[in-house]
Amino acid sequence: MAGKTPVRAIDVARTSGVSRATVSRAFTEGSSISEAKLRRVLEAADALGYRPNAIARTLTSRKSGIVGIVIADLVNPFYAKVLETTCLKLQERKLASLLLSGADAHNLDTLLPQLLSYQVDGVIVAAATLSSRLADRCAERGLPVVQLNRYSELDHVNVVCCDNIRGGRMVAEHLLGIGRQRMAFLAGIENTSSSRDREIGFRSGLAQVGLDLKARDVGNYVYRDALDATQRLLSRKPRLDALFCANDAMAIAAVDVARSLKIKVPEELAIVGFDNTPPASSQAYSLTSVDQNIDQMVDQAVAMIVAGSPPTGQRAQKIFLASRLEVRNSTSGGATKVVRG
Amino acid sequence: MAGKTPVRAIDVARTSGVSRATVSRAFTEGSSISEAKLRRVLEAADALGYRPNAIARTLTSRKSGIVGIVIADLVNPFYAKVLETTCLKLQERKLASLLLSGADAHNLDTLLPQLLSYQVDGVIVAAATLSSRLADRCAERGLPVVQLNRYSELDHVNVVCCDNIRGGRMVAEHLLGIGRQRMAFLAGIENTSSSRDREIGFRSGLAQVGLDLKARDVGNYVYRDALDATQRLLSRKPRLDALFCANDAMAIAAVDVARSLKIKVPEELAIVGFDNTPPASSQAYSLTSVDQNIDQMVDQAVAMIVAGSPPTGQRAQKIFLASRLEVRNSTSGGATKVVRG
DNA sequence: CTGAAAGCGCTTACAG
DNA sequence: CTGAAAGCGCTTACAG
Repeated sequence: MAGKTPVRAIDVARTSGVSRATVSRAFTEGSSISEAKLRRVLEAADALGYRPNAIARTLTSRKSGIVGIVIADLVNPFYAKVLETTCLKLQERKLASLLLSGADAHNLDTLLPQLLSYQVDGVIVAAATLSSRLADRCAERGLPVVQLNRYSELDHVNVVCCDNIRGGRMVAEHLLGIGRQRMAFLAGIENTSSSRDREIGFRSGLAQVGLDLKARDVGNYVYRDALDATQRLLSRKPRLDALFCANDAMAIAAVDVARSLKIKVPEELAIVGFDNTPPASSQAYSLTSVDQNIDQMVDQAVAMIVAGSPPTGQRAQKIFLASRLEVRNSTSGGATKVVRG
Repeated sequence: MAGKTPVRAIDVARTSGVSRATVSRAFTEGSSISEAKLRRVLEAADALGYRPNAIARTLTSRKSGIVGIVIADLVNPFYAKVLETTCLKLQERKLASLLLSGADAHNLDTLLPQLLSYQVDGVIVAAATLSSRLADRCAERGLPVVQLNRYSELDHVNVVCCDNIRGGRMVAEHLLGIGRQRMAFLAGIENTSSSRDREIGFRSGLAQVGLDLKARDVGNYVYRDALDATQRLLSRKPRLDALFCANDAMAIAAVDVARSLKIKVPEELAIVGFDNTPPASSQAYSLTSVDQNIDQMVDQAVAMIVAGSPPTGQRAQKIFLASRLEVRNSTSGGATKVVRG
């Protein structure tokens, strides 16, 4: 219960015989303070176990050092990795991560204001899509916002995104290269820019050689829905010979369905996923998949947050990163090779 | 850049013709305020777009509404799920989650104080182990701490843990039940209570029928190390007929190695994992695994945080939860069945 | 470089 | 139920 009265700046000031202002300076990077006093203050602080109260500091300095992270689905290993990387890179810069999970368009309206009430210095939104009203609210406050892995038209929303169109086209070219002709696309959640652009790129790749998609279905980015969708796709006659799924979870479902139908992968059906998550590299699936380079994505996002909100009237940055096709057994019988795009 | 001056309580007070104190009361659950004023304040607040500044509130009320979550490894789907569940359950109670990722014993000493400087109301530590010095620091402040999925002897650290000994014993009984005799254990990280207790339970289950472990090795809870360890274990003569791995990632490695050695699973080698993560239920692995009931674990942990630190001199709670064996094809050729323990 | 003073935006006894 | 006042622990112009 208790809770001893914590040590405050004034205590350190008294012990080291300086003013509170000087104690504050000792804990502020790059503020003017003499070597001697700095040392004295730090010693006293250490002896007393003093750490500046970040909350009080926030109130006066108007910088919380907290970045809000909004993430839709942590069960997807891609987003788990994104979160871990983001959190780590923020920690490196001594920034803290306030997490909002399970965010969909619906509840974000009530959840985000709570996040903002903690005076976050910026918001990184992965997977969920910010409404324009919410984005405006952030812009009004001069709060930098970056949308990760979802494109947004909104003027003051920064975007870091994989070039999904190019990624889709790369997949088409790879499948054409191994002689496939009758191809289908398994969409993620309709109306997400990621699924849409992957499809656009895929189709355009096929169009280059005069081919069209033979079929398409929707798996909502999740295993269960993809199971049903693949079942439908694979029962078509004549048989498909390649299937591009908008993420790995769905591609894994596709492999499972193919196996249960005794369709040989890759001989009779080539399967490609997206995100190159750990399950894709597992021996039992060995899935060809498009890799997004999470590290680079997050680096950009963090840099945008640190850079702050763009000056009024100026448009936020939209960055598209190249992806890489990791070729595995689900499209090629043999050894692993990599195609850069 | 800009950032309009945000609306403060005083603005709402003026607009609605009341004092700042009354505005504050309007936003404080269960404080005495008349219906009429409540309505008037809320209307004005809505019109002006006012939200109380949680940082300022923290400074005066000494409750931040923030819970610190320390997690070692988000790439492990078990912990990703733990984090998501925790965050969601905290949100339900209007509590925020401040995340510390990639925490090991080493860097926790520097990272946790940063977390504490944000005046968190409690700390949930998953997977990493708190040093006794750190735990004391929290106790001094009257800060409730709960250690998830790792046992801790420390007096003022709450614990929510799966009954790993019982879990290990359950696995032994299951394997004995399907006629296995030559069994090995693949440990996680040595010196973690989880790996140690799973092994103790497993051994004690075998001991009940006079059997002993034929071999053991260490996989550090990760796929790569488990690959090598399993390779060693499976090259032994006479052959093992069952392998219990302290988590799923290692069990999956074991399946991969067995397959590459053309050892039939489960006919020649039964394999059991722990945590019942999504990959375990995938068709290609169909792994028998011990399920920990994350929901229940997190419920308990959150309840402990909300209850606050135990009165001085009193020992914190240590809760052990029952687990459940999910039987799949890696130990039984046929259909899925469940054993409660 | 250093200190005294004001102030960040709220809540909380204290009176009434 | 309501308001005036003090104060939470810090930082930041302002002088010196």
